[in-house]
Amino acid sequence: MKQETLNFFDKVYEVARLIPFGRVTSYGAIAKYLGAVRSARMVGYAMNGSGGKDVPAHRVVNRKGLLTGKHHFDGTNLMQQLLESEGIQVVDNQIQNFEAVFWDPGKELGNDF
DNA sequence: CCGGTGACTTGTA
DNA sequence: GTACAAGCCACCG
Repeated sequence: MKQETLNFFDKVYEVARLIPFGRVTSYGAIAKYLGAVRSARMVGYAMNGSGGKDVPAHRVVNRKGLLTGKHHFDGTNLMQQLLESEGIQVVDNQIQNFEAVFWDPGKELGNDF
């Protein structure tokens, strides 16, 4: 059985869905949780297919807390608006107090804890 | 089939 | 502290 790639994408969607309200995470954190820290790019690419799903891609940003993926959203400030709607302060595509809103699946979920 | 690209991260200088 | 390079793997033409 191949379909490992679909599994990877599916995993990314599941973790993204597990992100609590008012929290954000990074691609690397998800990748690490999946055991593919080197494939953080694929996580972002997976988000590309998150369209039409219940995956809050706006809660996923890069390690700098920068909304690198906002360009892939329909609007120009849609991603920022969504984050601000959750109580997250965003200025110039940069999440403020990023450490406070950061959510690490490998730590919070503690899959291998 | 092959080359280029990309919503990233880490390490070295 | 910033800047550049390498690694990763799926999708597109």
